[in-house]
Amino acid sequence: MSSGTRGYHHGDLRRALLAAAVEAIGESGPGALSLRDLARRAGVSHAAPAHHFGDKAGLLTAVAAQGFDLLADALRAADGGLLEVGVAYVGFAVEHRAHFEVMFRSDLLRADDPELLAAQERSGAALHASVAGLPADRPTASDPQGDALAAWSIVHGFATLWLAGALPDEVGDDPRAAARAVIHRLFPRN
Amino acid sequence: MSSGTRGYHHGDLRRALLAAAVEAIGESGPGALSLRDLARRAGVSHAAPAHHFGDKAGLLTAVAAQGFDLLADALRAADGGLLEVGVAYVGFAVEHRAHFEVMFRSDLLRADDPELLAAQERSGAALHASVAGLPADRPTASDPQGDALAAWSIVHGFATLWLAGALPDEVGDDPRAAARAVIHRLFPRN
DNA sequence: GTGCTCATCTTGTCAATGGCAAGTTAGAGT
DNA sequence: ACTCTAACTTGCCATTGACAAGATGAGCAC
Repeated sequence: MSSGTRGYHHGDLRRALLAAAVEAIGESGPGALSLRDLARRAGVSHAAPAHHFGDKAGLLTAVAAQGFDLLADALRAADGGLLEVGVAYVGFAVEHRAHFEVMFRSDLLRADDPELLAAQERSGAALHASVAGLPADRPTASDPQGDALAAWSIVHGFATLWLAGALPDEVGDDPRAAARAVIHRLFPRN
Repeated sequence: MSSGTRGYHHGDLRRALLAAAVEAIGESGPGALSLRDLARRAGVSHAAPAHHFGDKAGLLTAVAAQGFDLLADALRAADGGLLEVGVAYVGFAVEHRAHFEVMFRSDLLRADDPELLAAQERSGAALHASVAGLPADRPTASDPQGDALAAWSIVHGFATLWLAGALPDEVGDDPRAAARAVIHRLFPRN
């Protein structure tokens, strides 16, 4: 079976279920996700997902790990300094909403999953690398970890509030532009 | 029935269910909340909660509204400038984790609920009042809305990451102190 | 090519849940 | 006393997550 879907063995069910999960989460959020609905979307029996992911937490953990990998890629691709990395963080959250909404829901995840931990470290490394690229004469140069924490907090908070629909209309409809203005307040000289 | 709990009419069931809901959310998160479990905790039948709150979204909306009221109180009580208001925001999130975890989960709430909207506005007003108290000679004085957005983003992000357990150990175990350091980076002169 | 083995997927089942419909109780007003 | 109505109960159904046991077929040794 090259890439078809017929037969007793699906051949690529794990990937198909992951894609279906991302789609379903995008429609109704992670809480409303149903393993049986995923099975229906993929055209398999209701117990097939459990074989590949164990249980619901296992599936969401796989989605989160994929999300952290995608985030690490997005942050690295935006290597134009901390400001642009921060903008990319917000852009990722908006464009990959389904992934992002799962990635920080520790109550739904298996926090000790090796793949998840590895992907989280890749993302963290991308963030810290951009902090290391800040000019050496900035006021807070003696505490790069503090810079990283502040930068992460402000972009994560902005992204979360944007996705929650909590921000007023005056912020506009361009999340990247609005995020750039906010981050610029934290690092005025970059 | 002055304040007892016996009898066919509970007398204070709505309040009891809200308290039970906050307790249950604190134990297992909002997603795992079960109306039937709440009914058991309160010693009533499984359909009693639906009478007072309609459905699960109605109950969580009531919890969120109560949370925004508590948050507005906490922000007003900390009237020592924007820095302390921000610290109070983080303190509220940590100390009232159950409420906070529901307040921004728009997928679980009835966003058009009048009580919820009123409570949200009370919180927003408290935040904006503290921005208005910033010194008039600061660099960004011409854009107080931008200041408010940046401040909200950074404290909300820090609180969310703290609750998610996403922050590294080096941040320490005192959320208020760590939050103060982070906020100070955004408003260095306050 | 025959038979073994095991990952993959299915069928069947159970307890728990959310939500709805219909019935019961008690308190408040007249 | 009578009625009205909010407060709560009982009963029910479809859906879900999880588990157990069975069926299938692809790869591999020989």
